[in-house]
This record gives sequence, C-alpha cells and structure tokens, in this order.
Amino acid sequence: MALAKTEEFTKTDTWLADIAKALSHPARIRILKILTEMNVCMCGDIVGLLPLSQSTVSQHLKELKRVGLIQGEIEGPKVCYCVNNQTLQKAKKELDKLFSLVCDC
Amino acid sequence: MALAKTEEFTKTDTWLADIAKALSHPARIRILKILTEMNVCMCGDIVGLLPLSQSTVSQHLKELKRVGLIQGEIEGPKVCYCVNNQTLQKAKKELDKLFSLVCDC
DNA sequence: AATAATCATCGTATATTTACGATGAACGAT
DNA sequence: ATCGTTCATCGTAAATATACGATGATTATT
Repeated sequence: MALAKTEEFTKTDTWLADIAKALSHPARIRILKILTEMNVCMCGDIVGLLPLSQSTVSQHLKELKRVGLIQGEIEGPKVCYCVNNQTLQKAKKELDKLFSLVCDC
Repeated sequence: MALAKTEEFTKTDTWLADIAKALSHPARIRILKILTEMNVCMCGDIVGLLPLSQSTVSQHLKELKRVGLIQGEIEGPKVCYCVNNQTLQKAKKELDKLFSLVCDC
C-alpha cells in the first residue's frame, strides 16, 4: 500500500510532516521568499519569476495554501497571495521543538 | 513531466527542500526522536516501536541517511543508527534563515 | 559447516507528485 | 454583450513514494 499510516502517529508529528511536505519542493520555498521579498502577490507575477508554467505554479500555490502556509485573497479576477504568519510561526515553533529534541542546537 | 526542475533553483533551496522531503513523513520524524530519546539504535528496535514492517522502516532509514540526517555504523550483523548532528545543525540554520526571511519569528 | 539474527534489497502494487497544455470560471473594461 | 486578464481545474503522462512479503547478504554463534 502507498497510503501513509498517518492514523498511527501523533497529530503533531503528522502535522509537522505535512508542513515539511509543503516545503519539500524548491519552487515552493522560492514562492514563500518571493511573496515576502518581492513586492508581488499574484500568481502571474510568480510565474514570471519561476521556470514553470502557470498551471504548475498554481498547483504549488494550492499545496502551500492546503497546509495554510499562504492564503489567497480574491480581488476581482486576480488573487493576491500572501504568507500566513500564524501558520509559519506555529511551524517554526514545532520545528524548533523537534530540533531541540533531536540535536544539539 | 514529473521531474522536478531542480537545476533551475539555488543549491540551498534545493538542499533545504530535500531535507524537508526527508522530514515529510511522520514515521521519519518519529525515527529521529526515537534515535535520540530512547536508548535505541538498531532497525529492529525501531520496527518494534512503529506500526510498520521491517522493510518499510529500512526504507525510511535509507531516506534519512540519503540526506545525511542520520548515519549508520555497522557492528557485525547489526547496524547502529544515530542522528547526524552536523547535518541537523545545518538544517536548523537554513530553516531559521528561511523563517526569518518569510515570517515575523 | 550449519544456524540464527540483523538488515538491505528485490519485486510488486497502489497512491501521490510533478509537470504541461487546454479549457473553464470570474470579473473588469470596452 | 464581448473581450481580455487572471487564475483554477481537468486531463494526462511519467516519476516518486509508500507499503509489504520474500529473498539475499553479512556476521556471530554453535
């Protein structure tokens, strides 16, 4: 079976693994940076900054949105994306907790 | 195509995405914790603590080893796994750098 | 030499991911 | 009302991931 047995693990571990999955593609890491560094929020703008097609970028945005790392605000025919500080903070907190457990840092 | 266009991104982003991929399964997060919290290092011991078969756990260990988050030392017929502090520290550093860029934390 | 223990790898099945082009939906502007 | 812009979704193809049982390799023990 290819189904991850997520029921067998703690909610926190499963959640953190899901966050990690959302960060597991360089395009999505780039997108997070683009949304904060550049003064840019639309899908089309991001497409212009990445070597990927519009539909592929849209999928990456969807994945980031799925776990709540970004959110999208509809503005007429456009959608303005931005990072979600709350989720990012929670992710950082849980990652820090993990690293403080598993390593000397 | 399903091939990630990793050539088109920076080495650091690609590396960090790869680390995130290794952390993107709750079993692998559990394994990291088990290797540090419990006094345990062998694959068989970990199998006893997870709801997964020996071959599946071995695959997860292989994935963690692939990115250098753990290392395995052969001791006769056994292999003693342990976390790799150096890689973990580098991962934490890069994650911190990412989060300090993309969020207020 | 034979056996037991330990772990990796092979083979396999299924689900998911990644990517693209094409199409559809929503809305503003003409 | 039509057109253009923007983005999501559909359809599809190929790669990867997840899981298991079975088998193979290695080494310690008997």
